[in-house]
Amino acid sequence: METNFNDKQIKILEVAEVLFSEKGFDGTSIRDISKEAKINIAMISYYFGSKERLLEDLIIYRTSDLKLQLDYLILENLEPIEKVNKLIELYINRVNCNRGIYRILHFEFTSKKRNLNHEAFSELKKGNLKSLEAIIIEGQTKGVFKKDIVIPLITPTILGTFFHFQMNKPFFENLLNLNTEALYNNYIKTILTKHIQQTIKALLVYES
Amino acid sequence: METNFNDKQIKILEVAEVLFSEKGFDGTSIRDISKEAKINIAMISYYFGSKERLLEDLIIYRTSDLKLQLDYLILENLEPIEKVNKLIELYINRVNCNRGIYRILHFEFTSKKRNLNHEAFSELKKGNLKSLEAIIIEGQTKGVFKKDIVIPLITPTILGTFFHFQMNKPFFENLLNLNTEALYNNYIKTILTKHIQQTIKALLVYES
DNA sequence: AATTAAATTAAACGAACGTTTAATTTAAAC
DNA sequence: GTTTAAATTAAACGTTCGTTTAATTTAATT
Repeated sequence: METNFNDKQIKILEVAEVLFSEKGFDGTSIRDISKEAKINIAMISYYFGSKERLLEDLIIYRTSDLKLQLDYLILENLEPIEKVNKLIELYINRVNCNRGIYRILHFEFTSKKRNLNHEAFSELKKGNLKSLEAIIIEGQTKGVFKKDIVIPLITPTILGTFFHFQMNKPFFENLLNLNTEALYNNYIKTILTKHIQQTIKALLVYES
Repeated sequence: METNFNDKQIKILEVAEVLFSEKGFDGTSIRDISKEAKINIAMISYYFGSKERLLEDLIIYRTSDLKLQLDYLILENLEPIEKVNKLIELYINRVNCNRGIYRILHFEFTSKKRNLNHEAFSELKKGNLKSLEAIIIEGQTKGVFKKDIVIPLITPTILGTFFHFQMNKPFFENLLNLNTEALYNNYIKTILTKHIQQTIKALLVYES
């Protein structure tokens, strides 16, 4: 799979990322993209073949650099709980910095209309889960984490909390008086991240 | 706001619910809807005026019966933690039984293309948050819940976990061998719900 | 039975869609 | 400088979109 795009192609990809994420795949026309990118409509078919393949290329373009920083984390000399905290921070930061593409993945991968290559993305998720599992089991072996934990449900709690917050952005902006983008981002970086860390820690160590 | 629809209108609404939720608003044509509902295309404009208003009516139709069972819960004579557990069960059940409409809300309310009436839905969410707050504060007053909890972030954790699981249905079906719809639903009802209850309880009572 | 209103239909509307064509410009190779 | 390939363009393609029209059928009212 080729990932070397020229300037024009990158421009198209970046505009598509913004528009797809804002208005959805079906809600964005290639005329919208070409106008915003100041590139002739025909260039999109010329470079990518079709709108659907543009989306596929976009996903590859944005997830190929997302190579696992997780594996480094596992090998670090840290307490299990510290590793989990770092993992959460890493997750939130990754997803928050690449909102556009994650929003698209979130929406378009779920649509029954799209028949994208689910396999590749599924493998990515499985790999991430394996890394998380390694950290949890290490903590259990060391006796700091309790035993009866459903590991595959931890990621939904971490990412789900973030996504749900993100999806209801206008609501929370209003509720929490996060009037500026900076305030909003800061809230994610500090309070939301801490909330998730606190939640997961409690789940992992609290004996009922 | 009128909520009395005749049989034909209800048929249209129910078909629209399924299709919007499966293929998105922009991904569904009114021809799709009319064909599936076996009703002439013109009837949709005739009854609802436009496709956009059909969506608005659909949301009203499905959320008007969603009147707060929460308020009953608050008044019940239960321990705070039991109330929280029941609230989670109620939330998951509600959202799980009305997947279609919640999926639509989730997707279309977030789209910058839609300019739906956010205000009404925002008020609904604020009301729900107030109910949750009442329960948490009661628990804190009774000394069973700890003090430093960011209450507005509890709902994202509850619903976010569920939604993220739901959004990645094919992945988890495969991972957890939930081959049939019954097995999948049962997993939500038992293990996923318990995971969320366990998580929130730990968050509320665990002192670090 | 005649009148009136509501429900339903097939057909057509103009606009927007993704894509292709064929001509032209730009750049590279020789 | 000529040739050749790549990049770029405006225009047109055929389809599908949401919506409207105008005619017809059904049902209710008098």
